[in-house]
Amino acid sequence: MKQLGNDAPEPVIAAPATINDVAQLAEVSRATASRVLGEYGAVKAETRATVLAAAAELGYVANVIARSMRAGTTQTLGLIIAEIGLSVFDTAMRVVIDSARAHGYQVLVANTNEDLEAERTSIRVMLEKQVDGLIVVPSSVTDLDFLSAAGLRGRPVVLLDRTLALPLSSVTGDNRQGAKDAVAHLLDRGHTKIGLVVFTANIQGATGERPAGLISSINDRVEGYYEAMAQAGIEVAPSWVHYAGDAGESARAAVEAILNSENRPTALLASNANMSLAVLRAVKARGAAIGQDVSLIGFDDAPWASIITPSLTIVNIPIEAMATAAVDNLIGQISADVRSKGSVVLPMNLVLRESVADLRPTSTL
Amino acid sequence: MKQLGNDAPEPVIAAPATINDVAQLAEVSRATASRVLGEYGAVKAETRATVLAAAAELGYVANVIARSMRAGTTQTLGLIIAEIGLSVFDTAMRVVIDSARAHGYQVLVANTNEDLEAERTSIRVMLEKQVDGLIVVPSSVTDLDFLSAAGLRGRPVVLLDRTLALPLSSVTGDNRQGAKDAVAHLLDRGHTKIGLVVFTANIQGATGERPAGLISSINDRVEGYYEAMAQAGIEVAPSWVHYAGDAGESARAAVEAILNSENRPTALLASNANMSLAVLRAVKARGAAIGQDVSLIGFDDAPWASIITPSLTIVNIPIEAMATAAVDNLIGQISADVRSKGSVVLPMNLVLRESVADLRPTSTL
DNA sequence: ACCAAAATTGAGAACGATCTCAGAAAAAGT
DNA sequence: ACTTTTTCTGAGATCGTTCTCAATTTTGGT
Repeated sequence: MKQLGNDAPEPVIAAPATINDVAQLAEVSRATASRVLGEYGAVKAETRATVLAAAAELGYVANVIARSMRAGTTQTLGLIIAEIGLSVFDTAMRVVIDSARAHGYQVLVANTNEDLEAERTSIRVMLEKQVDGLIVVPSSVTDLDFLSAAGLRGRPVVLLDRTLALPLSSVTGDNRQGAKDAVAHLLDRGHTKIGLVVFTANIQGATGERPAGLISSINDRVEGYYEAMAQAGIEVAPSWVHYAGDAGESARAAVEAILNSENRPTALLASNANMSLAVLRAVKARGAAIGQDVSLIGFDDAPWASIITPSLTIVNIPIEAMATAAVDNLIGQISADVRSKGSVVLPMNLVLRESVADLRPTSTL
Repeated sequence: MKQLGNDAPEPVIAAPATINDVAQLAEVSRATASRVLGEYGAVKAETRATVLAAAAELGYVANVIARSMRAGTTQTLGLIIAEIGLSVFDTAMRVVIDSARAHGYQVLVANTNEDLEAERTSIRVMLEKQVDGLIVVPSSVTDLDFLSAAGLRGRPVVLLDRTLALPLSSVTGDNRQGAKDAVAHLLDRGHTKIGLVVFTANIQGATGERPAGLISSINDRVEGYYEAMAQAGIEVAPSWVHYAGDAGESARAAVEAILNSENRPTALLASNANMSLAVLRAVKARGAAIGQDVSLIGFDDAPWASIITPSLTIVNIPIEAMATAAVDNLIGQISADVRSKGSVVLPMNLVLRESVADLRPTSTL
């Protein structure tokens, strides 16, 4: 298109133009070019035009890395997610990324798959990459060294969805209340034998007794369940509560175990979206029907929760608000330079749908 | 805990230690410290130990930004996703992030929400941030300037899921074949009146005639549908095909329009997971049943597709393999410095489940 | 004990921007 | 025309690394 005849084999990709190249072409000093390109200071209109033209001609793209080194800020946030693919975290990612962008930040994302070692190295790498702040969904409640003040080297952090025993900002949902509301609803509908299936990484499958080391969100849900049952004066049978270490076979086994127990619950509370899916799968596999043979309440309003039949009654996690708050808090810490460490706990609300059977004797209304 | 009595109000956070500080404390030159910390060159064991001790004492964390400036490489990949929250892309993100990490790269993620302007600026910012390469799910088929050779300034790029009319590497699924297989299956089951509901951003709702500017994946699916119908000798009624610009109201209206048309299709092909969800929602809303009143085949094996009742027959997008291939291709381009531009098209396979009714006359078997 | 070879170290220049400070040019005041 | 401002510009330091190159020390051979 440009030149016929001597068809050269694609022009060799020239080294990207630097501000020096622009300055040279515009016949001004580097400082002046920087003023124009960085839009600060005073530059004669004429000079500005020349520089801009030179930049355009060279296709100049600023090297933000170099700028960052001088400025000491990278306009980059680190986001450490425990499990990409889990509805609630996917939404969190979307909101964090979009919200950060609105504030002029980009987001470096890491996925730990609930693995502590992955989390450790991801945090280290992000610190090395000089992120201005970190949003972390911590995957473990132990080994907090790398999230301690020393480990963080003073960089602002906000924990999302899960808290730790550390003086760090955090934004979580009121998991305990959410679980209590769910149990209360089941009780209200006449259920008394209520099971609990918990999905939890890093923990060996345990039955009945509550294992130590649960991440805070799950731990609070479990506590809420027990608390609500206790308040209702119902003794929880050990066979009603099962823990699964993965969303596949282990989860299936846990659900099966509950459904096969002699004193079988009429309703189940699933600890997260993956566990809801596992229950759905197991129930479908044995040819039973949710809402009839067994009622179910899950956590997390995944996109499919409302369209399945029967639609799933869930405890909604206000993850969009949580993620937004996390970004706001983080950027507050960054810009105000104030350690505005605060813990925000947002309420969860029960969304009633069709997966809970009404066991009350027919009303005499 | 550390010191009772004079409880100082948290030690002031010292400026992070640089390699100079380490060198100074270890009483060696910056160069030697760098050799130890960077693990290259020859350093006396004794000196090494001293430096290491100094680094540990100061809690030294390398400034990778500075290293990047010198090295000209950031070990960072850019990932530009058209829509976080859509199952297929969430999986792509997970795989890209995990796979990049395995190769020693971090990933900067941007979400365009199918918006061209967002894509444009995201790419610019990532280029400025000196990513070593980009994986892009392009949101538009027009305005390719910023993905042209000039716009990219020679940085390697791999297009994922969708191609463009540009000489860039790409990894896609065989959408046309997938659509054809889906239609073929429906035909095989005795359906002849087959509808198509298309979810597509950036396009005004159009009926019947195929709008220009569809992204390649969707375009290929539409073409595959028409092609399969034509091969079967079936003329597609204009009222069978609808386009929706959003997953909410517009999608509902499109599905309604098809279901209310006089020559109502007995089966629907939904262009992506969001559209499947929209069909499910609309059908549920009108009290009809999938697999009975209307059959459905979707694209993308979202986590819920197999657990709903009836489970959804889908065209599986091999997104994990695609994302892996994209990362491999990109890193190949980066490290080999060879423009190994290649287009990979992976096959899609139909996963038969329960959402397609068998309309064939009872077999005489 | 002496010299060559090998091992170890440090000084200083990059990388690409920004920013301070002082000097030059232009504008304004007398 | 000659100061006095004001506006504009450039030289050079700086950010934290890495890396080249030369200088120095150590080792080894005789």
